[in-house]
Amino acid sequence: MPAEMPPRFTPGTIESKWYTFWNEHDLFKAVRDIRKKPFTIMIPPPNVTGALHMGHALNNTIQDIVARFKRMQGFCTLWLPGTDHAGIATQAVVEKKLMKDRGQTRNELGREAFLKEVWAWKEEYGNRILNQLRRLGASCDWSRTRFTMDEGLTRAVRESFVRLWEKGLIYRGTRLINWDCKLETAISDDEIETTEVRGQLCYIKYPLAETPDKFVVVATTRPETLFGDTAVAVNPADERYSNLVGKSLILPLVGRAIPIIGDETVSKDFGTGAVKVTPAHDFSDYDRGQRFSLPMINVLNRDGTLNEQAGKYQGTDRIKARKQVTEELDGLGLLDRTEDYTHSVPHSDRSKTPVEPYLSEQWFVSMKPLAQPAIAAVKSDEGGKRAVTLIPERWEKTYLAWLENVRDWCISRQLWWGHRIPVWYDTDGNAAALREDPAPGAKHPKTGKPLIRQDEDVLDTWASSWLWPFSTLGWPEKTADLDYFFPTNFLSTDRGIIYLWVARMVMAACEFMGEQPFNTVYFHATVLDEQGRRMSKSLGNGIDPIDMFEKWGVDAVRLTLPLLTSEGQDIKLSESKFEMGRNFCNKLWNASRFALTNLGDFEAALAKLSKPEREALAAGEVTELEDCFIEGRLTSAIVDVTDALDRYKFNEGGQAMYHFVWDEFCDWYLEVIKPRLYEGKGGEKSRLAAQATLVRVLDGILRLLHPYTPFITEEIWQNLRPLIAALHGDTPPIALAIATWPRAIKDRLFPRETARFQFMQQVVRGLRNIRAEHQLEPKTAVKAVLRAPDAATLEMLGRSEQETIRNLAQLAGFEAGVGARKPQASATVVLGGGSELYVDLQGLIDFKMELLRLEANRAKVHEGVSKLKTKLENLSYVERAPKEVVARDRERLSELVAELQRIEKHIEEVRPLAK
RNA sequence: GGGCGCGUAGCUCAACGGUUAGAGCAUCUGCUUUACACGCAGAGGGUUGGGGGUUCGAAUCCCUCCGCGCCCA
Repeated sequence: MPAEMPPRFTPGTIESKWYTFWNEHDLFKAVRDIRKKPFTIMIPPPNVTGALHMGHALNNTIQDIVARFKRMQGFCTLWLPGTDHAGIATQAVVEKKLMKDRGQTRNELGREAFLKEVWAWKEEYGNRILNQLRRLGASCDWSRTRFTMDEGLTRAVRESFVRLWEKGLIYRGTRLINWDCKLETAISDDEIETTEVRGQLCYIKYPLAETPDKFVVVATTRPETLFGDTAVAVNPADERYSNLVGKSLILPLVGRAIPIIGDETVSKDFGTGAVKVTPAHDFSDYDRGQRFSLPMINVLNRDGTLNEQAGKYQGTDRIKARKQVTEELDGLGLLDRTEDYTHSVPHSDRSKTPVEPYLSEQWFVSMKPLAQPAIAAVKSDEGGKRAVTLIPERWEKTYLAWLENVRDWCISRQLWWGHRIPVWYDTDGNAAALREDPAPGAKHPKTGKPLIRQDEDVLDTWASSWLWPFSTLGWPEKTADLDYFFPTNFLSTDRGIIYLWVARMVMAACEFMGEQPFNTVYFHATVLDEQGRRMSKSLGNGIDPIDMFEKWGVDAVRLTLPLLTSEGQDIKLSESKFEMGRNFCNKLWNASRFALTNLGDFEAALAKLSKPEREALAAGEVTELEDCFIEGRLTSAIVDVTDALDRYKFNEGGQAMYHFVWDEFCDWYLEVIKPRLYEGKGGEKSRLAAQATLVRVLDGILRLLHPYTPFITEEIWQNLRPLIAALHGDTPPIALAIATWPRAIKDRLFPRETARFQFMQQVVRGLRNIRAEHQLEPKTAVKAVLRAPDAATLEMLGRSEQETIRNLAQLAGFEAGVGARKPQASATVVLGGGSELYVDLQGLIDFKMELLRLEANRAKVHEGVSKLKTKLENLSYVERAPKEVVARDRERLSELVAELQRIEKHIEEVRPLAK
């Protein structure tokens, strides 16, 4: 085995090897089992056009950690993967390709043929991100992969639409919506990116109707929308204008009279304090228009050119018209001035063009009735229980605030790629929503008139993804999967889609399933660049996870990311951070290499044992101190990691393992047992006990780490597997991925042995400190003496431990005794509990250094003493603080005082030597 | 304008009312010790953004100021 293990861990080949193995054995397939509890995670479906970025890498690592943890704990674990059809994005990609390859537009191709092209594209390229997730090690049940345009999910969308229609929650209306002028469709909030743009603030003079030589000056960044102005608003409390409220202005270039209205929401500080009101082209003006019953005048065509309302500008693109209008106003003397002005402009993510608030006829869902149950679901009942728990909790506020002020949802999109709205119109234009496509000649169910055409539009992609937690399980059919796996348990997602997706899923589940879609929602950290900026394509500051996989190994990336996250805080990531994970993997690799190298004869040795002897070893019967210690620490690690993962504290679990493996298992246990393995110290039995402990503890480590670093742990575990089998006399599972999660057994904490071991560590560290501070070369032979205050303390160190101390501190001799004699010229360490350590350094060192060392020590202890004294002299502290706390401090103080006295004594003894 | 979060070692972050505030990286000093230099051993480094308050006790709770970020309008 060791021959196959190079001294450096090389992740490349083992990753695909084990991923293939797990899948070939269907280990991630969730097979319903009524004897098991289900645990379900629905992947947040990435866009089918998408590629894995760091946010995905973190999010899916988290989900995989949970999935693997729960699977090992014996839950029937389903992690269901899939993608969404990303209406706009996908259509845009395919349109672009069509233009490039064949110079055709989708209109030239026609709807049906175009959709064929999109499907072909999806078949060819749509699996990229799912394959990248496989690379990450995602333990998804790929046999259940879903796509929002699948037949089943399409049926779900249709059913949900018709149900809402039947309840009267779907309506068509003319409203202000976000419009992409290039793609000519309504778009959702998440498809909008606000970017800072350098523009101009135009100050335009609007003449007063009564006295046209007087003006009100309004400031605007969009002068071209002036044709749609139906008022000018001022703050009624603004003395500059209050006397003008109610009067009329003449709209420049148009000549129409518009009123001056007083509205408290107008900011006195912006521009001149007077603002033009264009209800059909601005969201706040729209609201203002509603409140003041102003007419709405749409001045734009679908493609972003001005319409007939703009007179001679009809047909001119709005951006061009902006300049021309400004110039014309200037010519007329109606342009007061312009200022350079940087402001945020919403841009379409897809077309990169400015988004226009646009008045158009769209389909909407009434959200208020759906919001109520979704609000109730996250609020706790009297018992403090809640149907849906958000982690971190503070997002509840955001979630609730949105739902409490929810606006109706524009669900129609003027696209081809997506779920076509299942509404048909009769000859009079009456609409009907239908579960099934009408047969030729079918009649409108209410009017009885023939249905002649289907609505042209498709639904917003979110109208399918809000059903994801149950449509993926077969809804609206009453499937066994749905019955068993729903409601789901855990959702990990980006907080950026808390409204768009999370809240809507809760609404949908409450409406259609009658219960919440998931119990826990975990909002993962946002991955930022080194400078704390969002990673984005346009900035080019992204770190490609695939590159990182190649450079550091998947396990290193998977371990590092959760280690960097603390709950709810964002991560500033740089490439070099992965070094931590890489180094840890290498450490684990080498510890295992060491173990396996020294276990070559283990099976043969076991074979010679009687059954009870072997069983005792397998059960973890330990006698030597270090074996007890490491078993006890393992037990603690089991408790800590399990607890951390139960609470979704991924960094705590990772941290606990990092510390246990590196600082306890490698730095101490492995070092301490070397003589037992190499030199046969303690004899054959002791060697075998060390080997058995090694197997047991390494096995435990691999299990506990598996959710974080599945590949390296599987690789090592497979090497260890025959030894585990031999030790336990049974057949372990075929893979670590389905091995059982370790259980902590209380009486295997070994607190007394652990304390003894820690005492020994204290001694070794003290001796090493002396060596290092006096820069003694390793080959310099020194002798050390431990003076114990009493027999009980002395007994903490057995003969074997004394030998270990000799070894680890590289001593030529070590003796310990109650009241042992201090050598004449020695360096000293005063330990807690009354013990003292002496290293005979006659002629070896400069005792001035030792004096300084002791004095530094004294200063430290002295500081502790005075702090504690002050504290304990404070009467109210002694009276009011809990007794245990005070008692602990008292004890600590007397301890420190004793220590201080002893250090002082040693200082006096060293002083004559320090010349 | 409203809401939320952050400010702790040179850097990135822990610690969430109770020992002398901890890690990783970086720094310094040793070390070819037969698992690992992606390593081993040791060390230095902090007025916890400023000010005020509550408390026996504050990095932690409250107020305020300064700086930074995100979300909503």
